[in-house]
Amino acid sequence: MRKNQIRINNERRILAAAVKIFAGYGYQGATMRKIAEEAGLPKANLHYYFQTKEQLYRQVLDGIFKDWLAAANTFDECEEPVEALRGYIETKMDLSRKRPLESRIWAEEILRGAPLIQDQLEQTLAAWLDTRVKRITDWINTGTIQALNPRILMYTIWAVTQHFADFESQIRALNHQQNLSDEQFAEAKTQVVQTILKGIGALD
Amino acid sequence: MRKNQIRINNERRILAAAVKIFAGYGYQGATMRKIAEEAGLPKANLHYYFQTKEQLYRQVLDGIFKDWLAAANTFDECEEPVEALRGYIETKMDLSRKRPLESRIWAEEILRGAPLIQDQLEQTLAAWLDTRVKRITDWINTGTIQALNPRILMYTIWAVTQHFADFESQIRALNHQQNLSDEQFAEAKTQVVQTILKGIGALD
DNA sequence: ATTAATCTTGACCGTTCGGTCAGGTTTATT
DNA sequence: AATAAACCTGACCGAACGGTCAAGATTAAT
Repeated sequence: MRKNQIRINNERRILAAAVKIFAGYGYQGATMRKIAEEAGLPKANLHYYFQTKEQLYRQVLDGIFKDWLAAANTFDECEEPVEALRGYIETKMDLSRKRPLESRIWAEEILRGAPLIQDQLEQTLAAWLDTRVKRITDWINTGTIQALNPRILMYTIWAVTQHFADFESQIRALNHQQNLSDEQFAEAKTQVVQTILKGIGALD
Repeated sequence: MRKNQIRINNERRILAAAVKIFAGYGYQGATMRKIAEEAGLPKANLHYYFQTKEQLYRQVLDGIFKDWLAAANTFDECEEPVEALRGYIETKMDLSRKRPLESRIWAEEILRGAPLIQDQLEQTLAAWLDTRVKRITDWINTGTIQALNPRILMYTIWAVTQHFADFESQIRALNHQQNLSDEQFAEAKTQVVQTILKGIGALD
């Protein structure tokens, strides 16, 4: 039972507008009026496709979570820790570069105590993390990397990679009011990979 | 010309309540009514001491910025990179542990594009960062640490240390719905210090 | 061609927001 | 004791919020 093309198009337009507005103003600061203007539709039309603001926001979060998990599979593509972690860190950095809005919506939701996604964190994300923790533990047991707490390693990777999206405005203010150029970002990516891999004894 | 004790007490009460509410709900989500309830004062009384919500918020941000810069001076207390960086990272970690609310208010302000503190970022923080960049550059030139981009190193330190405050609810969801215990946090602190210092070639 | 289903929209509603203010109370000054 | 300054607060205001709805327009199905 495929949806009508009109519905598909309008839902996409509204969701795209919602991402921009939620990222720019936060959940409370975003208004249905602003989203409607961004989408070029009357406000009442938004409520035809998404009954409430919260439902619209939930769908935005769902989309972000799916993208996030899809990208996270990079972690499993390599056997060796150096290449697995390098690939994962680089993928997360690329995601911060190309989709900073989504990262900021996620960050704000966590900042507010994750009122709407606690279940997903405790179920899906926790399970995802557990299997990766096991992989890292194997690497430690075989002496490929030094002993450390795998969870803290993952928090470190998330923190640094997402920082370039979430704190973009701070970085810009400290970079002569200019966003990082492609060259600067590439340098950051390389240095972040090097620092973490070397920091856990996977290089040298 | 010292302020009356009544004013001192009430301003302190209101600011403390404002920190809690702004951290918990964000600038837009926080209401003067909630802050007034938290402070145990009538709403109209808040407007007697702070004319507008924005002025109250600005004073909260000012307080955070001052604490932040004060703690940052740890960086200058040691000549050697290992001890200077270790002290700074540990101080920032302790700040995240003891004052997570302030960290979250700061994070949300940056997330929203730093509309109210852009000047402070571009002036005060940029100047603070420049002098530390020079110190790190000296360390590189004397071969004490390996060649790297000092700014990216500072971003890395900020990202990781503040993550434990800003993403506390995510970490809790991944830690069996329990906040990190003192022991767990101490372990995180040690590992973060080790990873970064080793990652930049200042250890081993 | 007719009917049914879907889509569109301006106008409207109750609620809550930040902020104001007049008038009373308390504290400080002389 | 009297005056001034500072402090307190219930009641109120216009604006903006999320959401509703009836009635019309468009598209799909037969």
